[in-house]
Amino acid sequence: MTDTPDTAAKPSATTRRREAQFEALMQAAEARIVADGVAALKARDLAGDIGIALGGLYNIVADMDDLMLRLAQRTMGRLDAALEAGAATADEPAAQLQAIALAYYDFARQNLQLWRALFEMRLKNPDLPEWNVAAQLGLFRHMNTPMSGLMPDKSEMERTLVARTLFAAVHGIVVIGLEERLIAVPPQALAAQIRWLVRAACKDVSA
Amino acid sequence: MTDTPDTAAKPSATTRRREAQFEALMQAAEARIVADGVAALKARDLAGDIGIALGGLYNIVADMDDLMLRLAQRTMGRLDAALEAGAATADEPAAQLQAIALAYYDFARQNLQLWRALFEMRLKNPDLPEWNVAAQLGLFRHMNTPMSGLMPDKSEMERTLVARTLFAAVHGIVVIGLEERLIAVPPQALAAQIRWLVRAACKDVSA
DNA sequence: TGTACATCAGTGAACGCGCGTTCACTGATGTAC
DNA sequence: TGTACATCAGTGAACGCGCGTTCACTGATGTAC
Repeated sequence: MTDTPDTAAKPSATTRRREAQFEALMQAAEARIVADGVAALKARDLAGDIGIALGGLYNIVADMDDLMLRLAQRTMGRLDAALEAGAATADEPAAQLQAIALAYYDFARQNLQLWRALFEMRLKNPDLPEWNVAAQLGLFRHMNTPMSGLMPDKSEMERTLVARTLFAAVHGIVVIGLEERLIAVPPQALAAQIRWLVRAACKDVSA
Repeated sequence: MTDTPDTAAKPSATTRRREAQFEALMQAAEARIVADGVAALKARDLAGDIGIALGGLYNIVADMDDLMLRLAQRTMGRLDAALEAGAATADEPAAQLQAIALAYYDFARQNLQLWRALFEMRLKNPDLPEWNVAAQLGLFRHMNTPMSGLMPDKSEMERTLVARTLFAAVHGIVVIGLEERLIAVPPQALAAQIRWLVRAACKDVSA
């Protein structure tokens, strides 16, 4: 708990080893998810993947919940970066919102299983740690600037509500669009639909 | 396989008994889902609920997959009726689409766990029987008339695509809106958002 | 530099629980004569 | 109406599998003197 000031700068060999193991574990888990989906994540497989005994997993991570939450954190970090990059490609509010929506779609498509894992992971303990909730809510920040540009006269709360609705709508289109079991819509057509819906919503809200 | 023509009209006592058992099973299962969610559906509990031995379940239903698919079928039947009733409350295309969207939202809210079960059930055998797929696709039929009114010059395919997008968007808003773990939006505000989005989309598409 | 000791990462067999499905058996129901 | 027999719904113990987590033990690493 109390920090040891003189050793703070130089991470011990053990600490570095831990970090390397953690990183290896995360990468193995991501590979498993990409290959077979989050439901196929098994403690034994992961231990085997990184070359340690089953029990050793619990020195790296508290339990499977912890593991999945940390994976989610990484994925959200990448998603956040993707949205940020998307937002940077436009200045006009409506165009910016479209760019963010498309960035979301692209991210989901290119990281299909990792993205799905965000919603499909079933935790033993249902209540999320604050750092996870914070990361979720943090993703909305990219919409702040365009929303302010779009609805300058409205209250913060109203803007948040509309932003949420817009995100939820786009999310729905992406979810249904990437669902395998229904008829496939070509990605380009889906992107056009997303662009259309966001444009229509923006047009209406600023009118 | 071959039908016995003379007994077709009068269902035997055994058959009626079977149907009664099936009905009891369905109701017990629905009660369980309403109370604890679809993940809490257990063969033992259900057998106990309807007062039969565990093994007897498999005389009523092929397996748990079968049970869940039949439950889904019932729920979709009710949803279909709700959408139909919703569509009947308006004539103008845009208003009708709004009514359908709101009917969907109301249904989801009032049958929260059963509605969730449609999406959350995990089947052993991932490919759905045709009757289930047909029921899913059948739900879209309510949008046909208003979509034709809204986009009379467009192709059938284009109308289908837009209908899908619209449904997916509304579905997304409902999913996120009814999610417990994020900030709650009052139902009335959510309904207003749905109405707004559908209206905005309709306005744009017919312009 | 060397020795004794403490620490703790790492091991993997075993625990414990959950749960869908099967199957040999029973007893009630219905049919044939 | 009565008897022998076949059928099959219903039973519940047992099977089989999966899988997260624990824990007594080991051996390597690092520290104190």
